[in-house]
Amino acid sequence: MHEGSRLVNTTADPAPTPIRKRSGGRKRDTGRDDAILRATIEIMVEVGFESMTVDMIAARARAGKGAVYRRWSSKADMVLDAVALMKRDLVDLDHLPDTGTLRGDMLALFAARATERDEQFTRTIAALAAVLAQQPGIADTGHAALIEPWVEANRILIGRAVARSEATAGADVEALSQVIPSMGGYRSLIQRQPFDLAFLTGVLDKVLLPALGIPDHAY
Amino acid sequence: MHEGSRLVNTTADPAPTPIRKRSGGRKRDTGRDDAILRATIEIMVEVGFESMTVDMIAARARAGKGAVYRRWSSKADMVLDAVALMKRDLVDLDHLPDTGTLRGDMLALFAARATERDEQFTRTIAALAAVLAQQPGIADTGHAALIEPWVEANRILIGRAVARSEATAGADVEALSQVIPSMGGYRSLIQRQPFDLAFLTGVLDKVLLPALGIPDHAY
Amino acid sequence: MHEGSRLVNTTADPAPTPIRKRSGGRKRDTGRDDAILRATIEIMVEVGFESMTVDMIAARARAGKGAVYRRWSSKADMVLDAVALMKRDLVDLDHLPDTGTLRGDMLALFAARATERDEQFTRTIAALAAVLAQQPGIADTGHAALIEPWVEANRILIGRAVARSEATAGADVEALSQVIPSMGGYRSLIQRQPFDLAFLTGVLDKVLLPALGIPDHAY
Amino acid sequence: MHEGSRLVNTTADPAPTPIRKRSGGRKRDTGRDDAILRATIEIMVEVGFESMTVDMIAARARAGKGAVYRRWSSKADMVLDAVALMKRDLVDLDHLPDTGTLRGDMLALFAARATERDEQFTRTIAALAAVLAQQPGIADTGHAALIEPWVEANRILIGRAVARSEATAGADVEALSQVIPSMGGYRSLIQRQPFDLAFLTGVLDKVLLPALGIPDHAY
DNA sequence: GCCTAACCGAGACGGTACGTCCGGTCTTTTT
DNA sequence: AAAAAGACCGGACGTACCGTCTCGGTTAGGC
Repeated sequence: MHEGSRLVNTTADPAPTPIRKRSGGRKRDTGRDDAILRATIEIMVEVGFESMTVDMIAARARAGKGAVYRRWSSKADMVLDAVALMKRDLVDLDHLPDTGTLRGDMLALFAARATERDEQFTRTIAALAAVLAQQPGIADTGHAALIEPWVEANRILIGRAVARSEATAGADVEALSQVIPSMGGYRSLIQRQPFDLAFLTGVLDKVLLPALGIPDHAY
Repeated sequence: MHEGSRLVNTTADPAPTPIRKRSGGRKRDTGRDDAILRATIEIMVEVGFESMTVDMIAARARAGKGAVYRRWSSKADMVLDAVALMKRDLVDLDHLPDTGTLRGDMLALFAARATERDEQFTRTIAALAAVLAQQPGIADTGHAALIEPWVEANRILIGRAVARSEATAGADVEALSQVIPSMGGYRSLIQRQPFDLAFLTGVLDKVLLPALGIPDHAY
Repeated sequence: MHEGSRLVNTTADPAPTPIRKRSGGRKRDTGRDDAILRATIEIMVEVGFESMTVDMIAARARAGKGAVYRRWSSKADMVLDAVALMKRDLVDLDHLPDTGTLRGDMLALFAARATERDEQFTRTIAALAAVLAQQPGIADTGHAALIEPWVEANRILIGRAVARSEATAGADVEALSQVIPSMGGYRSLIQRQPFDLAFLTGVLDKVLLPALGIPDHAY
Repeated sequence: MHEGSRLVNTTADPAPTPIRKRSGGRKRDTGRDDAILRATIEIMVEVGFESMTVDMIAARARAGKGAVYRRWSSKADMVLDAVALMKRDLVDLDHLPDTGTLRGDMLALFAARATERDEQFTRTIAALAAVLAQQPGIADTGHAALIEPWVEANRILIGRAVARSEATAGADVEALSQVIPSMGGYRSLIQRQPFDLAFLTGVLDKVLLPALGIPDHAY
């Protein structure tokens, strides 16, 4: 991995000392990081991962390829950070909804995600899948960047439901937290249909809540 | 799509009179189709979709590039048919297990899939994901080829369980049939962990069977 | 060399026994030979040797590639015979002009060559040069086919001039016979200017006749 | 024609301000031009124009195909410049021989051309002929590059002979300057025999000098 | 009149070169 | 020293074409 993948390296280099070789010289323009990543997202959404070229990104960001590769060591690397940049407003773990029922919480979590971004989200997931398919070694990174926060939110919400005895005591919180992301990925990537409210309701009422032993007369 | 993608075009050209250019000329050697697709699978499993080159495929199949591109218009196109060729022995819808319980059926279905093919299966799914990511237009094709038969098998087995009153009457057979493939995809592609018996058992006992209202003392 | 190159193989296989394997079988359609060679000339004149493909020839001649390659073993081979077919009406050694003076003979020889064919002739020479450049081994053949008859005509005409004491006794008939073809090739191929009457007159009056010791007051 | 064919474009763009895109960017490495052309010559001499591939050239020059095609748009284009590079030491117009007689000058000019390069020269002419045959539009370029300097040398030497009254006053210097190159081309390309001293002497004594009215007792 | 081998047009085949494109690196000039 | 610009190597892509082979069908002899 390259030094630049800061956004997703949540575990690495807490020491901020980047081994400055000398001291003099022009400072790296941090504004370029953002410009490049945003160009990456835009183009990836427009043409997809495979058709996107590094030259396109550099041109869109009005950057040279040198500036790009000084920050990320490969196209895949850039996409990972771009994806991480995107997800930051998808789920806010510090302000999860708390409506009193798991069903209410889940619907509120969904509503918080801006609807107009769905198309973008789907294409981003597809790009991420492409990266994962060709760079298995960075799977953890991609996973951490995009999907894990969502799973973590589910983990918390389901955990609460178990804690307040809304759900069965012996529920496998870990496995069940993955149900909605998994089925959402299947719907988006394989079936190519929208991850909308109707779909979410179906999964909730027919799969997740029953599996948690929450009877349907409860809602 | 190219004319050659016959394996997955289950819906297309039932009309047997396809313009009839002349009639003359050497016939397409259908043996080459197979040789090329098998070479594609072999190499894709060995080196992955991205590192696989069309020249490798042609060389392995002892074919010229002309013969390859006469059949499929791109690498992605070839992989789709290769995947379709592969799946044919993954699930045999005409000989589904029938053990008397849904849990038994599901485990038997899993066992029927040769264990040594798991790695191949995972890599193939990853290749398929890469293709889908770059060719959204052909998603249906890929879906039909690889995942749908598996979902269909689940649909049948779960339907039987409902029919014999093993499962809740109001179960959403459609949604529930997708649970195992979806979570399997999540585990293989995102988590990069094996889809093994332990995982399957977990999903069955903690998600699918509870969601169907089948109590755990039943097994 | 292939069996089919009959037109130019003036020296080869006097034995007519072509090793008939059996005896039966359909006779080769000699009309196809001609159609193919004429198509070859047409296309070569239209697009040049390099841009001409064997498929073009076959299509133009309404022939299959099999029929083509049954007769000639390569594109170069075909061009040689096509060229030979062409030259047959360029110079008729049995009916050379005889005007009484070498100058008159030469001009008459030129006039006998249809003017409208000059462009074709030039392109043919260019094609022949291309063949020679890539197939040095067949140089003799090409030489014999196209240029040698012309040189031979000059040899006869100059020989007569020497015999009737119009020209110097010690003249090198061989070398001088090559002067006009050589300089014509230079003009056509290198200078890309027409081999026309003005040019011929210049070469005759300024090079060939002076070299033969024929004074200019003689014409 | 491509921008890169500088060696032979003696007439083009004397204006040194060719639009000036920006100024930035890495400079063309002129060393690569030379390396590629030299590789072209080497390989062309070794295997001939037709058998030479662009990949061979790139590999020999340790260049990428991008660098090659950035400079020349086709194989034919490259050969033209390679030929132009070659000819520069064939004839040195600034140091022509001056022996007092045309015959002596011509023999000295021949001797100045290193004998060991003859084979190379012949193959180069053949390659050039192949290029000309397929790219008539660039004939002038090829002509200027390789043949014209030789004709020019003859023009000067014959001009001197006329000036000092060695040759007939009314001699057509232009036409006669082409005699030796023309007949040399005929001998090399059509007859496939060596352009050696014996041949040159023959042409000189039997064609050129007689045509100039220089009697044979003069040498 | 029938058999059969060789022909025919059409076009697929293996192989190979072409010219284009792009990833990741390096160089030049400017800031 | 970092910036934009863009040339560099390497190598895959998809196209085109050569010379061979196969297909179904036709056309002569020889019987």
